[in-house]
Amino acid sequence: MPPEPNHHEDCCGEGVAPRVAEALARMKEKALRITSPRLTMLQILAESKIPLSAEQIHAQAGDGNLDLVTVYRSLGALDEAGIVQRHPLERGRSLYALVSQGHHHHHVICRRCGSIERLPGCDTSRLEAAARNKGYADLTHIMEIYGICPTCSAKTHD
Amino acid sequence: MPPEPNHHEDCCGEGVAPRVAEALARMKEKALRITSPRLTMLQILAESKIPLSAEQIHAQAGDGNLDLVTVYRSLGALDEAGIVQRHPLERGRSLYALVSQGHHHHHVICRRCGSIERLPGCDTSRLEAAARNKGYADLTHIMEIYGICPTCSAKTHD
DNA sequence: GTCCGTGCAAATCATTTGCACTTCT
DNA sequence: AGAAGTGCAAATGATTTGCACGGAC
Repeated sequence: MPPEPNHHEDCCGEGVAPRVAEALARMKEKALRITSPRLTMLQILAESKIPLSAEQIHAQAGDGNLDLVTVYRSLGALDEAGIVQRHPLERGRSLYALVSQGHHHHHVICRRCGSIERLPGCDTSRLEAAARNKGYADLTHIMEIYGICPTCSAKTHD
Repeated sequence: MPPEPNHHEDCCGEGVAPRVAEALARMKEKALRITSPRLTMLQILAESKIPLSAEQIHAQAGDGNLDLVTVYRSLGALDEAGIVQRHPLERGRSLYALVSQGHHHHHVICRRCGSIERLPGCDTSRLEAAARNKGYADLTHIMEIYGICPTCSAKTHD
């Protein structure tokens, strides 16, 4: 069974509406059009609070309301604009999450069940500074911590 | 043109032989069999010093010497054993690198040309500690910094 | 001798692309 | 009007799996 991240534990503690509003504002800045499929996606991403796969977004929109291809294309556009962040994981899958400025953080992902929890803060500034020193510009990063969650540890002993 | 990481700048400063030897020792510990395809792969990984894709390993082995599927399967086994580390990137591709214990570090990857450079050290201890506090065990992490390298910045202005 | 690893062919699966149509702005 | 976004069908491409054979221990 491929791990599917779908737990809804609280992960980030912010309102949904302001997160959507922030994303919309940044879309206008970047001259990205506000369309109904995109509004749906933003709403879903803002509600979820944890990274979601394109499939999950598509599913949560209710089948038939939103083409999977559109999800991918919009996520691509939003990713390029820095409005969502893509988290590539193993087996070619990716998760996507809204980027709330000033609330950057990372997650622990359970290797077995795929559950996700938020971790506070981010320690990459030193590494990013090093990269900048080497002349790299427009820096972003991905970072995921993997482990076995307490629930899974309890179930079976490896 | 899909970015292909293939620059051979020096990235880590260690001998090839000891790195292979270390990997072999750890394979014995884990009861993984030492075979000629695997020796070839270890040699290539140790020489390269920067993460490589399965395709690149296959190509460097010289076609016909090493089946691509074998490369994938061996990388999978070595990854599970913690002997190589898999770095998932965008577009479903992954790079693989030997894990030299005590020499853990990360890389900057150019989004445009795919070139890779080493960055010193790793700052994840605080985040891993936080994860451990939440009850997660057997922690690992992936982390990549992306940017536009100086060469690419010079070429075209976005 | 066993069991793990290999090679070949064929299958998956997430993601991407082509093209004609619709909708923001 | 005109460009950007959408939906559907079909293509891609990295990675995986089934199966019979060969080699490591």
